Amino acid sequence: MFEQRTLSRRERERLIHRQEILDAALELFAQKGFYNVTMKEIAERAEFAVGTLYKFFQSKQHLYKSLILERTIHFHNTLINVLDEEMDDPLEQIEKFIMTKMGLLGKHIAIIRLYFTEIYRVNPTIKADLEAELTRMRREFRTKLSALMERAINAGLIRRSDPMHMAMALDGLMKGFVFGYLEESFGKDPSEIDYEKLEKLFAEDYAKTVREVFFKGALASTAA
Amino acid sequence: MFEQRTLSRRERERLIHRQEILDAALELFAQKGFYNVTMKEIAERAEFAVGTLYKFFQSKQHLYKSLILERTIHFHNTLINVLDEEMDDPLEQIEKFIMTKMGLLGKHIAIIRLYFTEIYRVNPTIKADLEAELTRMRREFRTKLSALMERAINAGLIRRSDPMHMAMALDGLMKGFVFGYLEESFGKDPSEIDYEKLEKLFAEDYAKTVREVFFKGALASTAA
Amino acid sequence: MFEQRTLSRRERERLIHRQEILDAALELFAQKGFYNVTMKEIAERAEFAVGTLYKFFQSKQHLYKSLILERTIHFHNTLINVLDEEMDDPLEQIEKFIMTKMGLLGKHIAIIRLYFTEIYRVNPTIKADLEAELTRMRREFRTKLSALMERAINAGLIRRSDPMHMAMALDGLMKGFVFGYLEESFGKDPSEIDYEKLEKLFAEDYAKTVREVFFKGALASTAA
Amino acid sequence: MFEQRTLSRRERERLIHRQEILDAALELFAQKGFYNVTMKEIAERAEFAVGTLYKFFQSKQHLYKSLILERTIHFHNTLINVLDEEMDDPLEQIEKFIMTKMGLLGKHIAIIRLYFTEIYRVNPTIKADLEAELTRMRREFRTKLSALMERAINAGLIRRSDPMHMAMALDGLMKGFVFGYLEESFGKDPSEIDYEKLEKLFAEDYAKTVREVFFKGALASTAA
DNA sequence: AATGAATGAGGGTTCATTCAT
DNA sequence: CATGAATGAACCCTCATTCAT
Repeated sequence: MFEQRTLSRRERERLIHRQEILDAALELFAQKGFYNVTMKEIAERAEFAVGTLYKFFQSKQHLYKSLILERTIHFHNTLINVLDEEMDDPLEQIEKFIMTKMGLLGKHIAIIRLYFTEIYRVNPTIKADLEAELTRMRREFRTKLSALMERAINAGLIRRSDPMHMAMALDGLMKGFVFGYLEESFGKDPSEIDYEKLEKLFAEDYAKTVREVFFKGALASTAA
Repeated sequence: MFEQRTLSRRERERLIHRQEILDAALELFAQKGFYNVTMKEIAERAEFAVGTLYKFFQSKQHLYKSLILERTIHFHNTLINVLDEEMDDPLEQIEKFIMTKMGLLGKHIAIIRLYFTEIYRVNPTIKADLEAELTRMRREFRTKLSALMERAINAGLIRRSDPMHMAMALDGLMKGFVFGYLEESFGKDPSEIDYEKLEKLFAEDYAKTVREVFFKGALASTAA
Repeated sequence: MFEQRTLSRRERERLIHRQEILDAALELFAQKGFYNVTMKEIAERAEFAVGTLYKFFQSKQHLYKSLILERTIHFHNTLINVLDEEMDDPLEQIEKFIMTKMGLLGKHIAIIRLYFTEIYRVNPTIKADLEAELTRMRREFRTKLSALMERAINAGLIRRSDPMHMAMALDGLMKGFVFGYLEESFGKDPSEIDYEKLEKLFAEDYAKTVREVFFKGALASTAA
Repeated sequence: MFEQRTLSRRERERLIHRQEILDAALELFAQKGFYNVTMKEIAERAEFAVGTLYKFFQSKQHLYKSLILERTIHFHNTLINVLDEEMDDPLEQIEKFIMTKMGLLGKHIAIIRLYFTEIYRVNPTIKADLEAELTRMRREFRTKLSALMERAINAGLIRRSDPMHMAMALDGLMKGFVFGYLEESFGKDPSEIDYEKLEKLFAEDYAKTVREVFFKGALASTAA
């Protein structure tokens, strides 16, 4: 009966190995980009032979797809959980959303950079698959963030405005910090990046600015 | 200015051919990414032979570097011109800056996407070269936008705050719309994109939201 | 003969398993050729794991060698038995030989095709082994068929001629039908071949033509 | 006007190079089989770089297809020319056909062996293409040889019989000698084969036996 | 004996770059 | 300058074989 829940040793090991490969791939892809990483390199970092990679993933592109998808889903679910919470105060929920997302962004810069380095001319089936899934997630996200804005507007907490535009503005503001950071980091040696500091930067400094600008705007008069 | 006259026909033609190659390369790179475009393809679209490309650019990477750099410089100069103008009203200048940048973003999505699809493991010399130049421009830009913010703060037009943070917030807000758009466009066939509509979208709708949110913020109370 | 009794259950099972592997291999090799069949495929069809195949055969090439050899020996022995029979009428014996061989050919097209799709660059030892054995059999076969022809010639039943040439002609005539058939079947999906019909075709129609042409020739005058 | 007939130097060189590649490939394939020859080997023997091979042929399989097809067409056309001649004496024409085919067989053993070493699991489009062409040729050949037999039968020169069976018997008899030879040659080192002697063997000895057996049959009585 | 995950050498193919014309 | 055929290093992927369980 409960064997269904309990994976066999074999199966458990397989999953661990799969994760090890994905972890190695993420590090390398994020550092050097999809086309500058060889399967051999991934294998070496994951401490397997090339052939083993192909036991887990049909091709380099499938590996990439799995990587993007699995990490994105985690990211997505965390945010959707916040948006799905039933909180009485929409502003508080928006704040929580900001804090959560900024925390994630600072922690997962690697996968975000990867996410924006699409592989065109990818096997069409893979691309379609990946896109379908991502589109579904983006739509859900947009809808729910927009709904939260609408709740805030209807509660008179946020200015009358198109809730979707507000959602885009808030999300764009946060994304903007990520790309500002990525731009800055182009020149840096990836091994020199202080990930702890980075996380803190996003979770504290950047998050604070996002909240202030988003809520209060920049004008002095509005602060009055 | 007047150097144009001193160019011989030969030299003028050379420059035109160079531009044709860069234009062809930009279209292809933006559509398919650096690694999915071959020198042969670029040559064909530019209506030259492969060998000819190498008369103008040492390597594919040098071509890419020139492309990024020249387009970025144009982009950069346009914005710097706005920031360098001596206007009496800082808010008006910020507004002009927003309108100008949003106009540029909508018009040059291709090169922006390319700019963020870096080529790592690029020949180190090239990378260093490119980075040095880009860093110089970014620094200049940040400094000048920050200075504008400071002028606005000192004039009591914008809330007391770190001018650099304000600069990052404004710029991030605009960048955020670009990446929101890019994310949306992943699934689309590049040939189906309506560039006129896109330009208008950025110059009008998105620009409006940027201005509203940046200046007034989202809170209902602040609008009072 | 009686060794069969002395085999332990273990040993008997081993032999059965070995046969199952060889059967699976023959089907696959005949269908797709040596280089298009993987050990994994053979293992799956034989319902064993890959590792098990290596308990029975040192390598893929050894497996192939065993397959060719064992099947060829069966084929060979059947024909030799006919040639070794002590029959009074050489013509009758030739007829029996034709019928037997045509029956075998129609029944074992698969192994024949395989036999002609040699693996060159095979491990030299294997090749030498296989060749030595095959050469021995071919020599025995040729000698005995030739002897039969000689008996027929000496009995005045067959035209004075080189017995070896007559042997080659008869055997060639039969082989010719096989390759005529193989040529025809290239375009066909192997799963669509009607093996029963094929067997009948060889045993009846083709065999009849072989007998007529071999014995009587084509000329009208000779039939008179 | 006549430029159409006159190939440019470039084009002429291209054709020569193409032929050199096909020649190198034939030698190697015939010696070692499709799967035991690497593109690198072919390139080396043809004195080109691997990349160059791909300028002429899309893939190894396309190269193989071109090889088979072009050589087969030559072979085919030579025979069809004989069958299409308008000769008064059908028997004379059959004799000429035998001599021509035996001459070709002895001269082109390599391509024949290759022709029977099909590549299954070949790209389906290639296979279909190749098969369609081969089937068309086989059909034409069979029809024309059969028609010749019919003419001979109607002229009372050959026994009343199914012309198609007679055609198959004659062709099979000749093919049989080829496979008899191939079987014999398995064990030999390909470099040791005396091609001149081989050609003579087919054109003289074997051809003589074919004619005798096919026309007169083996029976002593028929020779009377 | 049986299993099947792991190995890694080897082959097909691509494409940036060169160079003779 | 312009051309494009030729080059060959490098990469993705396959699959025969091994070995710990």
